[in-house]
Amino acid sequence: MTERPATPSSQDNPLVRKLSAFVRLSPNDVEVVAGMFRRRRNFAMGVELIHQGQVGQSAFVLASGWACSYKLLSGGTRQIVDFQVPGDFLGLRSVLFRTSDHNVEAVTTIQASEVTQRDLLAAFTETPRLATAVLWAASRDEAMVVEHLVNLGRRSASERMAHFLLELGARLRLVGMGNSTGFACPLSQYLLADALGLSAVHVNRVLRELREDGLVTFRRGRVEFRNYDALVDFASFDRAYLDHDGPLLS
Amino acid sequence: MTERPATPSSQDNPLVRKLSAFVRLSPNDVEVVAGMFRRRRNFAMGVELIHQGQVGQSAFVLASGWACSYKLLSGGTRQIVDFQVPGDFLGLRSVLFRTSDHNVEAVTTIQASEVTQRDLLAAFTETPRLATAVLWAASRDEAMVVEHLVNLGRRSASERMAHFLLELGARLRLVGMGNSTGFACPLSQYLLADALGLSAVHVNRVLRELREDGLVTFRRGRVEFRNYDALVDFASFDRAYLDHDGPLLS
DNA sequence: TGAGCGCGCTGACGCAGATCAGCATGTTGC
DNA sequence: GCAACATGCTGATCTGCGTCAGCGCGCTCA
Repeated sequence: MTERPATPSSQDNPLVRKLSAFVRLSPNDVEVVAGMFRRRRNFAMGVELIHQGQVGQSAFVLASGWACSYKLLSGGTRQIVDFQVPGDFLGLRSVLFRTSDHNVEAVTTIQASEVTQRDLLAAFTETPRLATAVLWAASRDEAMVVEHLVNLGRRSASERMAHFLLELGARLRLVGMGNSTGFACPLSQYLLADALGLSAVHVNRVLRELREDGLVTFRRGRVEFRNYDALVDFASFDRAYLDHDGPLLS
Repeated sequence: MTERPATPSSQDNPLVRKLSAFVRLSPNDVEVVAGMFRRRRNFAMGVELIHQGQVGQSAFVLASGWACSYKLLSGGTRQIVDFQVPGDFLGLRSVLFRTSDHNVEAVTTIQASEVTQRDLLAAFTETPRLATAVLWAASRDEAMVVEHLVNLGRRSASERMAHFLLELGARLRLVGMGNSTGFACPLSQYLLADALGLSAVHVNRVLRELREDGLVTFRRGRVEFRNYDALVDFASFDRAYLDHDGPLLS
């Protein structure tokens, strides 16, 4: 079990690591990325970093803790689009669009580095490879949103939950925060409900079902995979999902 | 009613127009984009342009006709992620990832220009602003997928349908293929069902309901908005959605 | 001219998951 | 030491949408 936090060193930094998976970054590129990542700020649990409808928002790069992005609907309900873990961008679209189309909220206390629109666009013109790398990262995020869409559209509540927990596990493993036996998970059943398009009551029932079937348990902030293979099978989870072996652009 | 098709001229070309909404393209940039757009190919209705799981796929830029991107699930069902109309990319992610994570199929007979991975990455290094522009276009696509996610997660079947038809209308208006009274729509009720996470039977019932309530009709390949304002209200559709007034990066 | 088929359309019935209502625990603050 | 509250958990009931089964229309092709 290697659950180590992100470090500010430029060699081993979750964002650099993620981008390097796609483009081979020059030392200069790495320096620019690391620069964006250096100036950390702390945010308390529950703080809103990005506001739907607001103009001229910055983006952030998450250094530690969990966040979630969501959209509010008239009627007070919300749909959580995705959770973000260290190394992920927060609110990238709110920089590229004039006004933000979603909210981002800190789920735990978090550390994040602000990236202003100026910084980002300047970095793109100075180090063009970076734009390609960020395009890749954004496409990876989109691939996850698409997978969530399939989840909501075509899977039953328990398959949905199973798939979601497997996906989170896979993402956390990539940043060294979990392994195939499980991971620490600060999400409440209410958050799960908002993400999976279910009621909190039903989330509870589904978790019980998965537990009683010996597939996964989720208790006291920890997800434990009891029978990983059976769970993968049950959720029809693609093991290759999020795997990208080696840089495409070198 | 101005429903004109895309023309191959570089000044008035749906892709150039779309990208220009975000970055001010130099004449050289326009030339590169137009070059990607020149070599057209025809595809028959139902042809699969991109295959899930296949490696080294090209992308395409759609010049005329409609396409759809979808994911297949074990069990034979599918979830349509989005429909594409002229000016949209087909399978951009399948170029950025080594292996494609989705399918793209021609809904009507279509014209599309192939863009290979080499072409695209070369264009990015030669004309860096293009990478930023494409990042923006990809983010716009992601914003639509997010909206579809909200649709599936939190809206009832009839709100979902209403929102979907309004979104299609807005997109088509941007490329000059419809207006606020309606648009030509080649989608079958089966396609709608696969996109909206409903059964075809229920799609039919929902369309009847919307028709009887005097909101929209969808008959013989044509969507007619009967009461646009009421429909927008019913679907809680954001009128600013997909509006981006003027380039952000000049 | 009629078989075959894709697509739109409808009624009867069943079920997954929402809603409502309530209890149990642990944590925070006075 | 006990409110006040957030969160987990559970049973009873209701309902939106799926499933099944079937009809009608307009094609295309022999």
